[in-house]
Amino acid sequence: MPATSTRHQDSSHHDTSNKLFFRLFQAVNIIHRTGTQALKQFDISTQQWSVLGALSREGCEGGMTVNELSDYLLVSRQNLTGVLGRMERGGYIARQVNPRDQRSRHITLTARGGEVWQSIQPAIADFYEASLQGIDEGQQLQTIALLDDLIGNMKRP
Amino acid sequence: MPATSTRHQDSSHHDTSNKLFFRLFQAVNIIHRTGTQALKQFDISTQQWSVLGALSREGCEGGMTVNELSDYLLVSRQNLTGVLGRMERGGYIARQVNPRDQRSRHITLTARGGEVWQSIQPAIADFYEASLQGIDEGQQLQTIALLDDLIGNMKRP
DNA sequence: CGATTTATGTCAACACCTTGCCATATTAAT
DNA sequence: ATTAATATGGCAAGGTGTTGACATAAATCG
Repeated sequence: MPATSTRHQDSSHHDTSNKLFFRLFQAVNIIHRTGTQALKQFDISTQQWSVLGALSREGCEGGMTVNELSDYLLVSRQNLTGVLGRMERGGYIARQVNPRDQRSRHITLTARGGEVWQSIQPAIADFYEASLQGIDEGQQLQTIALLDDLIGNMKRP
Repeated sequence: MPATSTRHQDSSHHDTSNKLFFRLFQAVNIIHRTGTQALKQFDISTQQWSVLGALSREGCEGGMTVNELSDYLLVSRQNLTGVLGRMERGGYIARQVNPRDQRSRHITLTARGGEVWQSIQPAIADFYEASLQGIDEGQQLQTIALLDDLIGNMKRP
């Protein structure tokens, strides 16, 4: 029976965790930059791409509320107010008041929004291929599993 | 010999890549929020934490230039102008003009900055432990390897 | 039914991040 | 040595993210 405490990780494990979070930090900075460049010709940002993707999913034809988008994308409602405003101005989405509940708004993809989503797919595929070359699907699945666990841990109170 | 093209990934692999980037997107949003809360009592942000960490490394006692920080953190010089200005106002770092090159500034940790870095360590350890519970070190190392490759792919022109 | 509580979305203020542009300083070229 | 090219850091504008405060609408409670 080891005498080491189970309360705290040992220091080498702490270094690993530290490196993991730092790599996540670096990766997101460079993904944001590179992804925005890849989408620049379509006049949308990576965040707007994520909203288009959310609204283009099966079963979302009827639209989503701001709260649902907030839960799905893990950003605040207040942040979505700005993003959705810009996307509305760009003609990608529409905001419709729910007749059953005057508070909530249904966010739906416009025809133009759907067309843009389709037209960016080749650029997205090229982006994935370029950034993930040399990384096999198994590694990607393991990282997805880790991120799922990480997100689950952070979501609980 | 398979007849499939090697130019493009198959569609199931595309789904995996898509999920990977979306999980990264979600994870960073929630890490930013949760991490900022964990550091709120010390009046620093996750970004300022990353700058403190960079300047606290072995061999950085003499300080780093803005360009070196930019290369290390993978954010733009212009972004650092703002972050470093706030950290200077807070007394965490100092900007000193390099006498050998009047253009460049040496960014160094102040005594207060070093103390803050030490004092946040327990909160950081708790944060790591809470967010990574149930995730073993091997998984973390695999994710670090993937992120290293991803960053390498994106850094090349 | 009226009063309180909860839910939804927005506005405001601030930090962070990018790109484009610029002033200054150093280096390279002629 | 003067001119041109390059390097360094900062300023400005705009999108993205957070929290706090708020108006309105719906649900709950007395």
